[in-house]
Amino acid sequence: MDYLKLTERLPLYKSLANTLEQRIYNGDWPVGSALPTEADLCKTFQASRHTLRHALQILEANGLIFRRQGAPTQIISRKKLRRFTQSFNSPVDILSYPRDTYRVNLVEEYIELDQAQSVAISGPVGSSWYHIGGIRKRLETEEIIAWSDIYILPQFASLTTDPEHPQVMVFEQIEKKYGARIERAELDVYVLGATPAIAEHLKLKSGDPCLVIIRRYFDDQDKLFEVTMTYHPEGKYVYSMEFRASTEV
Amino acid sequence: MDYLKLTERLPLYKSLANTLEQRIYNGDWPVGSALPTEADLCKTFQASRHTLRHALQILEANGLIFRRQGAPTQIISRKKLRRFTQSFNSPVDILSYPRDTYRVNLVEEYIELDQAQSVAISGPVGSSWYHIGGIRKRLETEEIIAWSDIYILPQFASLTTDPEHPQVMVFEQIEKKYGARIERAELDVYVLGATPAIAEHLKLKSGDPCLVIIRRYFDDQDKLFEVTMTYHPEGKYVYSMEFRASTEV
DNA sequence: AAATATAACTTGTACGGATAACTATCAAAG
DNA sequence: CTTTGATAGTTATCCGTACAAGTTATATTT
Repeated sequence: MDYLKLTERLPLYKSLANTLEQRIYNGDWPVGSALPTEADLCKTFQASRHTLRHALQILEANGLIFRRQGAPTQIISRKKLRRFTQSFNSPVDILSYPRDTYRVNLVEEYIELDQAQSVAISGPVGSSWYHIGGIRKRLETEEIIAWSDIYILPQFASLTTDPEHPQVMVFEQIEKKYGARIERAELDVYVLGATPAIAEHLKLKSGDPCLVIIRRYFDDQDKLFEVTMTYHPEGKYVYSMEFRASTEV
Repeated sequence: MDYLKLTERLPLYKSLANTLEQRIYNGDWPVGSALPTEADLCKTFQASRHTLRHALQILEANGLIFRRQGAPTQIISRKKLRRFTQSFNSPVDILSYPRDTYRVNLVEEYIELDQAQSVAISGPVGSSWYHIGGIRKRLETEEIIAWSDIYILPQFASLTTDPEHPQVMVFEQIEKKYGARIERAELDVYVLGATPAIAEHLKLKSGDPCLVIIRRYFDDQDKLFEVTMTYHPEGKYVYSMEFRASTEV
């Protein structure tokens, strides 16, 4: 026996989530106030606790409510927050470079930040870092793409001895060897004239415009553990990204 | 009486998720193959189906498995994919500008893409767009920050008559008035010399380097509906972003 | 051989109940 | 006044069952 699929009706938990979302949006439960207890909501909407919690989980994922064991559920937003995500393995990365490039280290040294470096790196003046300076080339054509300065905490300095070091991103090595995971990353992009030293390596004239990208990596204690600055000659490089609106959970 | 919290032990569903994750990582179930059925896993791990499914949900959110009603669950990745997210309302936006700026439209016209525009916008040659050209100023200082070209589908042209138009991002207006939501966005950043026309508006010399940002907005049918190109004079603008590793569900 | 119906199997939805863990509140003790 | 302890209320975890809905392989029919 075939049943007609009348409305392609939503599952109860989704329908419930929509209803609750709408009620929150309407302001039936204002932001900052508490949602009724799960038991009350079950009675109100004639749903099992299990189904109700499934709906609440959706609201939580959408950033509408905040749940804490033992405490009433709080309304924290009237509107779904929209997240744009970039997955880590996508062809164009936030954090890394195209895979068909490699790095040649030309400078390795311990430094203490002076005033100017402090601003760029956003670490305190006088703090100690291990500095790796070098150029990045394209694998096949040997074309020079960029000059890069990498600053890492001194305790990570030993990783440059790793034979596969030039092929792998430094933050990946730090994550692998020391277990520090990136929790947050900052990215600044701007145009700057090349310094004489950098101009020489990039075969430019001093002052020629460069696309400068600064990346700052923070661990789960929000401690800055790596900063990279890269200088791309005009026209040699396009920094591309793609974002997707994240689908609901 | 206080009990010592010996192991701060994980809930079963989390512990189960970790175990399964590890097994997948080890290759016990290779990528492309099917996970055992839920019933089997329940027996193997002595857990209720409910708990097991909670664990599977975590694996799914982490991009390790793919589930389809009726069909066996597939292993699609050996490693957790890490997502970096930027929430839509964060102070530094992927998609929009600082709020303390406004736009002054200087050009409004219907155009058909020529070869060069086609490449930049990545729309087909000859396709019709509505073009809004203008400068962006800082609210307080009246400082000119950028030249911007906005290309939108012709059917959206009427929104420029909206009185609050200059203060609001165009894509927000499109979303609000026409219901088209951004599902995907592309971002390209590079350095380019200013064209004579743009140089004049930005009070530069022709050829002076600019930070150029192209944004392409796609709707849920992956149809391109807005493209913006902005030219920032050297040193006037830093494009900043912040990403966070998304917490597991 | 190809198309169709059937059946077996698997995941999705929904219900119910029980206990654990956590929070907030209030009363009693210091 | 501050601290401690007990208690009630709330959410989190975990178990069980049943049926619906989708997929796949098999059997049947054309």
